[in-house]
Amino acid sequence: MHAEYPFALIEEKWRRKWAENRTFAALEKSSLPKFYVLDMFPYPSGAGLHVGHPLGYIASDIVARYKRNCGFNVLHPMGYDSFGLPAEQYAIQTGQHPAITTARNIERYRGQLDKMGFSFDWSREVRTSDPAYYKHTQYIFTLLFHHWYDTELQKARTIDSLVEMFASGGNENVHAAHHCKVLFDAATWKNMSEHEQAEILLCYRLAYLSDTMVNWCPALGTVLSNDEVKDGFSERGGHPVTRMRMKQWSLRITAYAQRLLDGLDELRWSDSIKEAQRNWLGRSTGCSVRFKVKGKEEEIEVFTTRPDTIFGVSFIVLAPEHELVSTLTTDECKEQVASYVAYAASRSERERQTEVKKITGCFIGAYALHPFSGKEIPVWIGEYVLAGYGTGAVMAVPAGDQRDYDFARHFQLPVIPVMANSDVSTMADESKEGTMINSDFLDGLRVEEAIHAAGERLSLSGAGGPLVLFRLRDAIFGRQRYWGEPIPVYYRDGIPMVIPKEDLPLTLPEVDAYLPTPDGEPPLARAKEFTYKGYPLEKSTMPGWAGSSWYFLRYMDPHNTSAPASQESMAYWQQVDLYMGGSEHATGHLLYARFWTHFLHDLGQVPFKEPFKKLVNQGMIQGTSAFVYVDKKSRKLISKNLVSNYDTYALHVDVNLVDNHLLDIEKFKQWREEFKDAEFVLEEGKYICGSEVEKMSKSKWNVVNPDDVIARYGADTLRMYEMFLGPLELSKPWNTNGITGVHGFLKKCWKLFHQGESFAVTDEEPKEEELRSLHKLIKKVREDIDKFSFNTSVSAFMICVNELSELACRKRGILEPLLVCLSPFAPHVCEELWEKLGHKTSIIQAAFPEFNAEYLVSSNIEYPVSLNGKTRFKITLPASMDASGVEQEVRASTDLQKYLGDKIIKKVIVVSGRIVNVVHT
RNA sequence: GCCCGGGUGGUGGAACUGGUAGACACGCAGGACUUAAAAUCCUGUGACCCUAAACGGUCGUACGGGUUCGAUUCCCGUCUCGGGCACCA
Repeated sequence: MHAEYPFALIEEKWRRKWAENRTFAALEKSSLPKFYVLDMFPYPSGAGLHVGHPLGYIASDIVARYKRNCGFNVLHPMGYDSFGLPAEQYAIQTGQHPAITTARNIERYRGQLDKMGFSFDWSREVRTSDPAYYKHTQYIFTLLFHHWYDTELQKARTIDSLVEMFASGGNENVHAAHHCKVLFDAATWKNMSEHEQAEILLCYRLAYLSDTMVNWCPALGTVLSNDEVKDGFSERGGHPVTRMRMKQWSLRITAYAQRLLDGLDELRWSDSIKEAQRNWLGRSTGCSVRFKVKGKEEEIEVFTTRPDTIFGVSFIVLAPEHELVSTLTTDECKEQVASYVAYAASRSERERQTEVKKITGCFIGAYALHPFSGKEIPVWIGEYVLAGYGTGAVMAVPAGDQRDYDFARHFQLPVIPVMANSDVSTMADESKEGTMINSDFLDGLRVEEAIHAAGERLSLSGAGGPLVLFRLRDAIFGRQRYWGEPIPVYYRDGIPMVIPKEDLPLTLPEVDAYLPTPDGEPPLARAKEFTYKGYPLEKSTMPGWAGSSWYFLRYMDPHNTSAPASQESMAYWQQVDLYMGGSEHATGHLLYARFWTHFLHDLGQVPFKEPFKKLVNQGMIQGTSAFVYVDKKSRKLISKNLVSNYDTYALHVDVNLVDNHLLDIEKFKQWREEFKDAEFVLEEGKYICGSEVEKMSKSKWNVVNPDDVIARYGADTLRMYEMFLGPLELSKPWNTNGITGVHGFLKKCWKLFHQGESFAVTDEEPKEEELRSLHKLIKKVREDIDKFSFNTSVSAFMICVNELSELACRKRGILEPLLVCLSPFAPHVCEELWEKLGHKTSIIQAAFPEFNAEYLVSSNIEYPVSLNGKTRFKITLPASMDASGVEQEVRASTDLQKYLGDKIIKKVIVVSGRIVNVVHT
């Protein structure tokens, strides 16, 4: 009769204790050093959590618990990103208010999270859809509206300061991030109507309303920002997206492009995420060049990264949407230009992307004049030039750019070589090596020099000059949806005004349906009385990323009613020390959150610029789908290894009916009515299923619910197993096969202390090798936590417990630090002892001075050994082990002996069976 | 096309700054306990050769080269998988 490891009882008991004692509440005021561990908060979907979701939460929880034990005041909160599309679409279908659906889903999530024993401080929970929360989201929007970006001071400033500058000197000498097309002086400014002034100011505000090309998704009935569109389809739902011109709210994130780029250097994020952000920001240095147009007032401005090739320009291409197209087109070309522009406009984003090789274009009849030679250059339009980047116009140098080259060859335009020794008979030479030819004052210069010289000359002549450009676009901020934060704007005589702080939040109105109105207005237009002081309110809501752009601040002071968070709380908690989440947010959430933080920092509202000091991306857990094979003729189910004898098709089967490829036939028959009387062809009396790794999803029947795993093995087993599965940052398939190994280990631990009915610990002094084994473990786990390499930690635990005798494990002296290290995974395995010691005390600190963790493991002497002046052995030689393994290892290292020549090996030092040092004459 | 990151037993995966490759776990095989099963415990387990067995040997970290006394690790080239960007001038 063995007592079994009663994980359900243990876990239930400790969950209750933690809740009652508020064990994991972060201290409001503390002299302890702080540590802020944050998980990306989830969107509470109706499907609940599957076994892949908690992977990151488990890892961050290990760090949180470890840091707490090391004497830090740890902030480890959780909340919900609760505005979003699925709840709204459910509302459209059922008429149920999204708030109700959301609340229900959150409850389900909470139940699942609680079972897993996370050490979250739930008193700080946030929900982005809570008016008490989105009041501040709206407030931050109004701040953006009230500020502009000074490119000289590299800082956001109030609109009032801008108005003053306009009133005293117009806008000519104002250095600002803006899209204002007109120049005016002080007098003109003062003579403008209020309406005109408001229009101008909108071009400077960091939150602005403008007529822009947007990504329109007809199926969702809303616009989307660039990061919400993947390959011409909406990221959520996968609906086609088209480009169209629309009046929309945008945020001027481009003003912060350089700072967002520079800020990356100080962040401890993975290279791939940093690289993705750099890519997205897309900085490129070059020159702007203004071409005069023959017989016209207008000038065409282009951007180029290769001003050195300016004498190779043989034509100019404008984007079909370019605003000068209509004014520059000559009468003879009008017809064909009009039809080409119409053609270009009809092309969907998708078509343009898939047919990038297709060369189209049209001559508009105008000629530009070369800024240096005065030569006439034909002006074309072509869809390969994008309206949204740079000035929407390029100077085409076929010899130096493949796209220009293809265009030139297609329309039989000249190719002018500008580099010595480069062959441009079949393709462009894009290399930057060589010297310039056919280039007047640039002749003979190397590319680097020529770029510099051309830039200088352009500046001198007033025809352009060096310029830095970013690929990043401003972020479209309005969504034509119901379930989001209302944009706190009202219109007075058509002038947009923001609602003052004291009147926020602007709460979501009740509507009769969650669909757009029949005349295409957003759902909020259905609200009966949606006005502010009698003025009409903005009908769009904010995008999903609004609420998540500042939630990490809210956790610091979640109940503050007057500000997002108090200055004191932010001064104490500072940046997030560890941020855990998926890499899919690389160019969305992670960029927007950085942008908002930089902005709030400019206003003095946040004491730091970068919100997330260290970022770790956990991998995805995929599903392992199971299949049964149905014989097409007999409808019998054929076991996997026999299918070659039959003509079968594969059918997804619920993975919960399968254990180690073995189908539970009885459960399978009950699974669906159609299989009630199914017949099987078995191998050795068993039905073996096939398997395949796929995304975890309901339709593939491969979803594993953590609740089921916990019911069967306990939360500790689930947590430890998820960590054991492989490196945290890698994607890997969920596979229940190995879980018994981890479960067995925990069972074994439990049994070490529970002999029958009694609980056993001894106070004997531990032996030296027991301590050594233990300290090896402590060192390993500490290093692993630094590296987020939890899978090897689990192995280390298993080894340690195997190395220790049963008695040794039960010695108190050994147990304490072991428990501390074990605590991240299974703090309650040895519950009585744990209870006795008190889980709130910092045992790791108490334990380490006494045992001196480093003492046995690394109080070694280091011998740097240099052989032949080249190869260097850096050796750690434990004083206590110097003589071990001398004889047998000399033979094993014959290569080394050969190398040493006539030198005589005096000793070979072996540590854990490995040659670490050679002592020779 | 460009930029990151990977390819190690039947499987998931270990291996510190170049120093016994395959830790740990799963699976599999054999054994113990049991009327039996489950649970638990023990032993073996990269491939191949030699052997009655042991000892021993050869080959092995995607592929081909290189540096080194010594390479999973460093360098060059190729193949391949995953991720990001993509007519960005």
